[in-house]
This record gives sequence, C-alpha cells and structure tokens, in this order.
Amino acid sequence: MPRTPYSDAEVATRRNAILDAAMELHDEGGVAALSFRNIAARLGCSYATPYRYFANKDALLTALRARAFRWMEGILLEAVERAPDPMRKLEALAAAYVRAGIDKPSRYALMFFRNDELSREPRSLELVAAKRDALDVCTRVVAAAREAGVLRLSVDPLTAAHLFWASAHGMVSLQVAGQFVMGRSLEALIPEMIATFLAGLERRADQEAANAPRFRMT
Amino acid sequence: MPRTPYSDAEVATRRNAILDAAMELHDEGGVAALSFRNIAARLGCSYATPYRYFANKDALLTALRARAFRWMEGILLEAVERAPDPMRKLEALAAAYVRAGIDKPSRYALMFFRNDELSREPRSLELVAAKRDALDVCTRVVAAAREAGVLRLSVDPLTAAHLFWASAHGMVSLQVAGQFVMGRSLEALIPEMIATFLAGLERRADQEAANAPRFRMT
DNA sequence: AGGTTAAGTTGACAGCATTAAATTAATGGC
DNA sequence: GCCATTAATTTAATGCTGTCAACTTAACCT
Repeated sequence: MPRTPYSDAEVATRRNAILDAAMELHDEGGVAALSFRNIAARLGCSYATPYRYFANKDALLTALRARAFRWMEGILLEAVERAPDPMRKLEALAAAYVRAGIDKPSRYALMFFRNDELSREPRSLELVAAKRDALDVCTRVVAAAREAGVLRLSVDPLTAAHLFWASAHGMVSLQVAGQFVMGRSLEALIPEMIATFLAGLERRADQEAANAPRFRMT
Repeated sequence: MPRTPYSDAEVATRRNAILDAAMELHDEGGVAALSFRNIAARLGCSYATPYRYFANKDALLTALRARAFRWMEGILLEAVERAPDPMRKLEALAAAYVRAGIDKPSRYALMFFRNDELSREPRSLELVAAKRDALDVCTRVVAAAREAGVLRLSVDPLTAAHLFWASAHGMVSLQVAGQFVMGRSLEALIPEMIATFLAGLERRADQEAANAPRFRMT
C-alpha cells in the first residue's frame, strides 16, 4: 500500500544531479559559492532536499572531492594513452597533471585544500578508491618506464609514484595557492622540477648499483 | 580638545592581542573555530571591536597567515643555526620544515590551504614580506652549500630554493591533507624525497658540465 | 564643566547548516 | 472515488556567522 521508494538507480541519478550542480557552482565561484541553498536554487528544489541524499555538507564535499579525483584520473589516463612510448608517457603524465591543476585551480583546491578538519578525514570508500585509482595511473606509468628500461629506480614503483606525485603536487599547489610571488613563472620551473626529480631517481639507482658490489667485496 | 588616538605602538599591541587570540583558536580548533565572536569572547571584548583593527575577516586571516610564515621562518632559522656545516644545515632545514608542518598541521594549512579565493591574493606587503623572508632562509642555505662546494647546482640558488621548497611542500601538504592512504609513512618517504631531489640537482649539474665542453667541440 | 572625537558596545540584517514539523505525492485496498 | 500508509519534499525554526549603523562610554583640551 505505501508509496514505493526510489530505486537505487533513481537515487544515484538524483545524487549525481546534486553533485553536477555543486561542481558547477564550485567551478564558478569556489567553495564560497557552495551552499545548500545555491545548489537547491540551481536544481529548482528546496534547500532541504539534498539532505535526503547527503547526510550533511561534509558528506557532500567528500563525494564532490571523489568526483574531482575521478576527473583527474580521466585526464591522466587520456594523456598517457596519447603518448607513444614509456618515457613520453611519464612526461605527458606530469604535464597533464600540472596543466589540469592550473587550468582548474578551484577543482585542484577542492582535491587537496579542503580537508577542513585535517586528519579526521571521514571514512568514504568512494573517496579512498578514487584517490587510489588516480595514483594507480601514476604507479603503472612509472612501473612501465622501469620495465622498458628507460628509467632506473632505487625504490619500488609505488614509492616512486608517491614521490613523483608529491614533487608535481608541490609545484602545482604552491602555484595554485599563489605562493610564487617573486616574478617566477611556473612554466619555467616545472620542467626543472621534473628533470631534477627523474635525474635524482636515476643517480640514486646508479649509486646503489655501484655501492652494492663494493660492499660485497669487503 | 579631542581624545588623542592610540599611538602606532598601542594599535600594534591591540592588533597583536587579537592575532594572539586568533592563533590560539586556530591552533585548537582549526579555521572553523575562528570567528570574530570567539576571538572577542577570548579577549573579553565585544565582537565588533576587532573591526577597528582589521577591515574584515579576510584581512585578519591575511595577517594571521603572515604570522604563520614568520613562525616558520623562526623555526627554520633556529634549525639552521644549530647545524654545524653547510650540508647539515640543508638537511636540518628540510627536517625542521617537515616536522613543523606535521606537528602543527592547522598552522601549515593556514599558510597554504586557506587562500579561499585563489589567485586574487590581496595585496598585503606584510604577507609578501613574511613569505619572502621564509624563502630567503632556504635560499641562503642553498647558496652557502654551493659556495662551500658540497652541493653542485645547474640552476641559480633562488630557483633551487624554490624547487627545494616545493619538493618538501609536496610531501608535507599531501600528508597534512591526509592524502597518504595506503599505509605509507611519511617518515620513510621524506628522506627518500630529499635524497632524490639533492641527487637530481647534482646529476643535472654534472650532466651540464659534461655537455658544455662537448657542445664546444662540435 | 562641557564640547569633541576616539574607542567600544549593542542591535539588527542577511546568509548559512541543520533539524523538526508540516505538506505533498504516490501507492495499495475497499 | 476515498482512505490509510508511507516516501519525498517543503516550510518553519534555531543558532550560528560576518558585517555595519546607531549608540554609549571614555579620554582629552579649553
């Protein structure tokens, strides 16, 4: 006799519609423009409606952050696919990452600068999976470059991917946060950073290779 | 006949008292705990009083951010001073930076994650100077290491300092933002990062030295 | 003492997240 | 067609927030 509840698919559709509107607002006006009332106005519903689909604003932001990571994953995948060989894939990955961050600073900030309460990062399997998948793109490219013999590593590919991501993130996030105030252009620094980082990976691998036999000889 | 306005020193004292209370609140409860009403309650004054000293919340946050950079500068200076030789100074600088970010994540987030409206970074000479001075500590240590002959560089010290800062920042900010979700500990990655970065600077300097004569010979 | 102006307080407004109560909508049985 | 039942949505209300105008208090000079 009662009214039938929405199917899972219908719920997902509505969640997606809310997140679409939220992402639009966030792209346009940053996090300041993101309010339940603005989202509702854009959807043409009441401002309490989204509460049926998200427990609170934090949950909505977490879902939105997962979306941003998925978006980044797609960009990275596409860039990697276009590049012809393993080394170019690595360079294309870094370039695409940097360009994405600079072109859509508010999305980049959403991914990394919006953990308002630090550390206590809510358990969201969705977000954790999205982050893992984005990092996996990086890990696979690093591993492929090593297996192809064009990149020597002194650490495992996952660690190298972490380091690689961190070095790119350091540059992009400083730029996005407006910390380069001394007339320096990021475009000049990014290639330096990537080249320096890759050279460091190789030199450490070489040093390790040179040291290992030396130790064995004593 | 009128009442004499506060002297500059008195104004500064009151500004500092407001910023002290604000920094306490921010350290304790993050940016969410930072409201004019909370600050006023802690100071025992009315919530409109701070408006005499800061045009709005954004101006207050900007001043607070400058303070956070000054705090970081002090930590870096102290670490550098303790270390005995140029190379140790460089390592101590990186270690102190990382430790500061991890020990006081909310201050670190204040420095880098709170540019709510990106790019349009308000003109605050105070903040720009604080950032410059903090970076200068890094630049001086890098330059000293090069001059002492313990670090070869393919770029000028300022560029190297930017790259150095960015690599440390990439690690710390990923950690502070809770992005390392795969059971990796920052303590293990940081030395890898610093070693890789320094090795990269050296290898690129060596390559350049090796290439320069080669080009001349053609 | 009284006028003048700075400093500080109070009251008010709009916007926000959030929740409880009220309302509308869709289903089944009669 | 009407009614009960329950899902979905809207409305009302609460307590926060930043901000500012109006007001009060305090210090100073004549």
